[in-house]
Amino acid sequence: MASQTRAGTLPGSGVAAAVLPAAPLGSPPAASPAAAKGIPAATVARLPVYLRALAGVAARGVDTISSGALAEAAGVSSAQLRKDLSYLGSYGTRGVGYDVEYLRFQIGREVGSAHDWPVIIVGLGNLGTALANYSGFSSRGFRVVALVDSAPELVGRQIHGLTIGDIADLERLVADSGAAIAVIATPAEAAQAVADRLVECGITSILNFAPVVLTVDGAVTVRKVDLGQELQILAYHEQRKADEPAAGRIGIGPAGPRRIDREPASNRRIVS
Amino acid sequence: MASQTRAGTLPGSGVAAAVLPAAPLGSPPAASPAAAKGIPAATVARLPVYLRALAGVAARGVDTISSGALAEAAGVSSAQLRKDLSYLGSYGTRGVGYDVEYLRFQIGREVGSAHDWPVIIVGLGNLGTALANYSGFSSRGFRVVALVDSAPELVGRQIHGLTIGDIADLERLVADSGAAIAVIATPAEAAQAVADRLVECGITSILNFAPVVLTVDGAVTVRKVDLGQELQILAYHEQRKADEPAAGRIGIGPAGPRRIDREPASNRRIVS
DNA sequence: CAGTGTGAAATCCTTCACAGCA
DNA sequence: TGCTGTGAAGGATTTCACACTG
Repeated sequence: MASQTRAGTLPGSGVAAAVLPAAPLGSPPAASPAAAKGIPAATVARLPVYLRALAGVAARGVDTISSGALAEAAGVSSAQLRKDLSYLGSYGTRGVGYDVEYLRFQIGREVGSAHDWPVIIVGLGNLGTALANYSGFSSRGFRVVALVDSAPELVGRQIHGLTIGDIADLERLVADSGAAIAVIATPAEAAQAVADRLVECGITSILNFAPVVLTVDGAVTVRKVDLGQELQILAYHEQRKADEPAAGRIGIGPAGPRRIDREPASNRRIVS
Repeated sequence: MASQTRAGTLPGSGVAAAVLPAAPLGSPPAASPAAAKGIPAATVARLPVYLRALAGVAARGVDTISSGALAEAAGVSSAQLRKDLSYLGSYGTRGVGYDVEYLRFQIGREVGSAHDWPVIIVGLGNLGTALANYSGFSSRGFRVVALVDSAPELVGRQIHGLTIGDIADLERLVADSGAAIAVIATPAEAAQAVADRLVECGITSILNFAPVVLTVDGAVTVRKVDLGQELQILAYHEQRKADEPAAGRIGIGPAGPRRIDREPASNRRIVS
């Protein structure tokens, strides 16, 4: 058995995702906004970053921006930004830059911000509750439409205007809400069972916060966010810093302020 | 087959990391666990996954495991698992497999699980509070030792046995707690200022939940987790599924319920 | 000119395939 | 015999560098 999507891991990340078939063989005709063809997974992962950066500059009244400036705001190199955008189409103007609003619209369309995505959250412990209250979702086109938990003391409670439903009614709630995306914030033990039921009733995308590797049908996209894992990765780097006190950059070479203006998804190797 | 891969983010992903500058020329052999030399970032990101998988099988009483079995539990291919472990050293036994406890110890040492890492959390809104209560940290060698917020109504409150301190005392709290790792869960506007102060008083690793790109000194490691971003990446894939009939893979018939709502397939383009 | 768009080179990562050992 | 460890092949991503255009 191995036709499942599982989780690769992103360089430098505790986040994993199942992605679309590369392209070999007969890639199915993709229909989509602009160039739906083969946008690299790495690029897709950065589009939301660009959107956020654009929202930021737009808020400051900027209406045209160069790849260099936008790249800095997004924390990537300008070459990477241009390459990424080139997969979507040619939305810039040579010698000038990009029209902020137009680019926002184009990237937003590609990512699906145009839609209003209904989301269901399963598991309302501390994390699930925080997510239910999180305002960052609505501003990006997501709407939490249903909350589900199995604990009797939670069922019936109200969070952010929504009543927590009983896990027993999961199927009905999913159907009624029309959600296609689900967030799993249950304990590890319950996650797989919940995922199975969600997939059964039509959910095709899952954001999993439970510390387990979910096994699902290949057509379902799963992304995982593991908080403990993120800290462990930091700890790895932290440990590495324990030694190597030298190599002080202060005073040596270019006195320039060594800032990090790019944070590539993946990274260079960690050097001794 | 679901091509499983990684997703940038790394940042994919919605996660990104800034790491140390490249090789400082004549760097002396770093004194570190095993092979501290050049472990690929992608491998480092998976080590926590292996640790978790090992904890799982250990709990079930397994004391020896093959790369194939462990790989399945971790959601990666056996080749990748072996390659990853080969960066740490040769801890397996040919023809047999890996001793679970021994491997746990070795990976744990590499990741730094041996240490007891003090962590400070800044920003105790819904998310910060959830993190403060999160039990997954302690089980992995992390200990939340200080909580800080700027809201008067929060300062002084107790969470999980800790009293929330005033942001004004940040420097003192960091020094007293001895934390080297910080978690930022403040609103986007406050994040950069908080990061600057944290770096100023010696924090060298930051896990950032605020939806902004932090600019820090190159010696500081930053990882970002952006919940809205994760959902947007899912939305991208979701949008792609709108068309395309399910090219089901698993032999079993397409018992899968077809969802129909949203997106009346716009254009259709045949691609290479 | 300034700044985009993009082949091509350089890197990084994953998968293969198999030699070699317990 | 079974499974690890690893060079080498194959992909994917990032970086370069520059032709091209408003």
